[in-house]
Amino acid sequence: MPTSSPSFRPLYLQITRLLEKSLDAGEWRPGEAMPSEIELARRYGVSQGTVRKAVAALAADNLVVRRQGKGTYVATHTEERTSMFRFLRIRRDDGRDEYPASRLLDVRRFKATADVARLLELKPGDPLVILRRMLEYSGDPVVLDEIALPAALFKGLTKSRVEAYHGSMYSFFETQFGVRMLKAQEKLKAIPADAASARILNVAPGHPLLAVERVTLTYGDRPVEWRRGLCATHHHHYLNQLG
Amino acid sequence: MPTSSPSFRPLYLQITRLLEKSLDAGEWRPGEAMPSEIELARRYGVSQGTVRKAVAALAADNLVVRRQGKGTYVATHTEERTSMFRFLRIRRDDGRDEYPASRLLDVRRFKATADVARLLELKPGDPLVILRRMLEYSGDPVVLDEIALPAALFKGLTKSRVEAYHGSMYSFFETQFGVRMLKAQEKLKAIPADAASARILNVAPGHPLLAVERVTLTYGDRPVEWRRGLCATHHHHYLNQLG
DNA sequence: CAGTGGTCTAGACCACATC
DNA sequence: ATGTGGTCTAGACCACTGG
Repeated sequence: MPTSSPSFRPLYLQITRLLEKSLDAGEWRPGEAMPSEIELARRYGVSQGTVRKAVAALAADNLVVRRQGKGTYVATHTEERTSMFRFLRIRRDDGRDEYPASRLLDVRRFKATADVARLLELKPGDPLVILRRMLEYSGDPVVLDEIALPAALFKGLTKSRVEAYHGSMYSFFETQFGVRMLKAQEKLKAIPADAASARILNVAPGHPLLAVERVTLTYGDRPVEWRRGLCATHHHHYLNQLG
Repeated sequence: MPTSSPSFRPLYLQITRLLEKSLDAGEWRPGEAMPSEIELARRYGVSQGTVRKAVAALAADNLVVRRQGKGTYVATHTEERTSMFRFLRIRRDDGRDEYPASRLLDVRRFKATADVARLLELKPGDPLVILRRMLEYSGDPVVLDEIALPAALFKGLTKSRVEAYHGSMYSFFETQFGVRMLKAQEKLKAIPADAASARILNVAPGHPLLAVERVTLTYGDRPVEWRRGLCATHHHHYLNQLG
């Protein structure tokens, strides 16, 4: 029975929140099946229909994937063939789907500047791990990424460990450090290439680049990654769907 | 009762499709209320719960807005205070919400080139109406838009008629021509400013601009607008939410 | 007050996957 | 055959809006 006001919150959303807490706590790991609807209904003492609405809300947020006949699975970055491009918006102009190769340039440690600290909800000076990497399409350099992570969440992240891993960056974070990237906010600008970036991206200094700044969130909207990509948009573009 | 296979389609989705057809045909106009769930249930001979799922699907696609206690309303671009920024992604860097002023430069007629014709599913040479306009934030020119429309759908569109209208462009299209913009696909690049655009946007020639190319769709995913915006991103950016 | 959409339940049945 | 999620129904009740 739902809590009768004030500030009414339906029962199914209360259960959504409980399930989200369990996901955050790691009660079921990414890729694993959650308990069936009937079992969850017993656990929370509600009808199967109410559990269904609760789980549907999780599925709508991509926290969970439902498979008819099989069960409900915790979403993962590891095997997502369908939504492989959910966090990768750069496409070829000719429309062909190409998944870029990632080449790691370096991994270093820094102290957070004031602005990055604010975006990651850290204190200025808190330790960061900074990765720099290239994304190459058909062997050509297209994106230069700088990725800042709170060192506290990514203990033991080294260059060789990244290079030993085969799969996407977010799959790496998820399996190796238990940090799940759920959503992100991006801000785009057009800026002139500085000398160093120009050299790496093989363009003239001052040439227009697409700058993509991203803050990535995990459960509870906690920010866990700051990223800036510089993209040479000669033969590629940033694709966005407005619903 | 749902059609029993093959290629199974649930009853509520069949009804969603019927409602969508009615919306397309203009059975209820934007801003108007649709019939109540109970009435729709009678009309289609299904339960209220099934109608509810059908309408929920429309609401998820932003075709319709549900208001508890009042009814279900056909979505409109005219009064959307909440989702005013659904099709306008340019924001101020300082985070303040500002709705830009629109200044119309000219309205002209052209014949469609091969590429625009393909994007708008027209034949090359079909007549187009082309609007050019500026978006100004706090009096400063920020975006230079070029908007191409199939002349067949926008008969009688003139400069003075646009200028006489108060409201957004899509509100204008909706109320004056019955063309409803529902979703869009955008491609972004960073390009150097050409001489003419540079002058209008008050930047140096060659300065990086954010180029935003948009194809906008109406019911049935029919393309009805092609648009290219050039954005000076000194104090503004393109904001995107990755779900 | 009556009418709307929103929640919750219980039960029947369907589609799909696996054994 | 069994278990999963997905659909559909019918009915009761709740929250909100407006006259």
